[in-house]
Amino acid sequence: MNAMTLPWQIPGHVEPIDLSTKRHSLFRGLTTRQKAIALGAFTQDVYGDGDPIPRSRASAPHPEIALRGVLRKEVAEPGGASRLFGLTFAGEILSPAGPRTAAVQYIAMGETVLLSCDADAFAELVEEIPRLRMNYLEELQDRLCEARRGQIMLGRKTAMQRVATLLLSFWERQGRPVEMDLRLNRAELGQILCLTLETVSRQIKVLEKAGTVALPQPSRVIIRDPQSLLAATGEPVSLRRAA
Amino acid sequence: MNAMTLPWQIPGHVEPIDLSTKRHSLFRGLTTRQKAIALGAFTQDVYGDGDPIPRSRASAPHPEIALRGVLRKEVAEPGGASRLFGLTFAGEILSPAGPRTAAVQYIAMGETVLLSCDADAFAELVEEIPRLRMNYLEELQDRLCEARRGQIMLGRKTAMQRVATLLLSFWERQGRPVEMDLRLNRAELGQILCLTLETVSRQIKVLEKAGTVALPQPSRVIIRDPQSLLAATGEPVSLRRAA
DNA sequence: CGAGCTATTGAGTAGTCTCAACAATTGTGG
DNA sequence: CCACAATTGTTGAGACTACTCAATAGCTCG
Repeated sequence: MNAMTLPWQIPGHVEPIDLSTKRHSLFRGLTTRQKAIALGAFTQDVYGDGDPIPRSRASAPHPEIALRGVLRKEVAEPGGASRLFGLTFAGEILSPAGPRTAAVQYIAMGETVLLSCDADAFAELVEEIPRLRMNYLEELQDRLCEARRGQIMLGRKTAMQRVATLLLSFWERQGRPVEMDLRLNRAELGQILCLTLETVSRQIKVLEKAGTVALPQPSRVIIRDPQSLLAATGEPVSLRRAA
Repeated sequence: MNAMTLPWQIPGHVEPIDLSTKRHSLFRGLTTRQKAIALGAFTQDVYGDGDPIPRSRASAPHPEIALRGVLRKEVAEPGGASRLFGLTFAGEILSPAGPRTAAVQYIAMGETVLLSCDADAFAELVEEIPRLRMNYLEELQDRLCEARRGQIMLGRKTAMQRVATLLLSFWERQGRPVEMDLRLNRAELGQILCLTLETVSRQIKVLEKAGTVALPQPSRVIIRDPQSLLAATGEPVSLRRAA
């Protein structure tokens, strides 16, 4: 459905995975030795475009981290259809699978690498490294906060504010690239934002006409004026310096 | 701000706490002995109307369960004001406190009893009873699902559907009382639903005129036709039999 | 009783959706 | 290479929903 015409990452150019892994917030505060032990329990899996991520529903929650690529976060609708409700970018942790979250499914977009640890191994791991459990629980809290922010966004924001918030969020989470590939069409953006595709199109065009963003192609965005985009989100906080 | 004119529970009439505690889903699957050990680590605290629940932000997440009464779930707004975004009823677990969720605060409405366990004691407890950790993690997942449902509700539902969903949710979570006290005025309902108080008022009146609910007083609701209310929520699922 | 709060109701408005037409882009086959 | 179909994006007009502003009703408390 979403065959990429422009690859997200240039084939052959592979990020140094170890570096990004060791720096993941799940492993913060751990000694080098603890990190080595922890990473030993994790495995890397590669998925192709459109592959659903298999998730064990019976066992206890366990961490899964997107190392490279992008994942579609979809929820099963009552009608049987699935609805996109977010993306997971590289470096982000997946929401825990389990009996209660069975309706949520992750699907790889392009080549995607996942770092994961099965539930039993993780249980043993946290016995040895309590800090790891605390970090994991905090990651779960982050997911909760994220969901809550999303709630406020959909409930209280106008169409323009929602679109600006999404663009800024994608841009920040991808490391503020000069040119950003949305990887989604207007209808899919609309699903995430709970707007029609026409409204999404109109709002993006308004931002383009204002000079806030440039659109080399419909789904490729250059953030020309981050401050102005931030203002359009309706949030009073200031933009942090790039890390 | 919300002094109650009608008490939520008749003073003097106290629910048998042990029963409700032992049946809480956090303790499901535990042997009687394990339950006894677990409950030994928990303490009960009583709060009065308007009391904020003190929550340690530094330590790891730990369980807190509302045993009796109702809690306001509020989030600090950028402007300094706090916004109501939900209620926690008896039998429900509080979202974990922590550095990331510091903005969320719980405030007792009327006399409220909380069952809680400090982080260190809980860490020891789960060493002994692994099942307890799994249950706790699943409870956190439930909070996540709840937040996600809320997201869909605010994004995709009409004013009528939101009001119907809230009324049904409150009714179910309170054990389907014949007459239900909302404990909130129209403005507060509007905060939760991201609607104006006028819109909330209009939708409730529509439900009253349709005979779906009766309103002995503005904030006291009798669900006359649950099926009809369910239909008004816009959700296709059928009403489960009362437990 | 009147003050103060909450709820209801009405009228007009702004913002988003629906429906529709059309443009731009991509892919396919000759 | 072009013609054509299919998909995706843009733009416009009218309808509808919820908001804003305003007036009034109902209740509680001193």
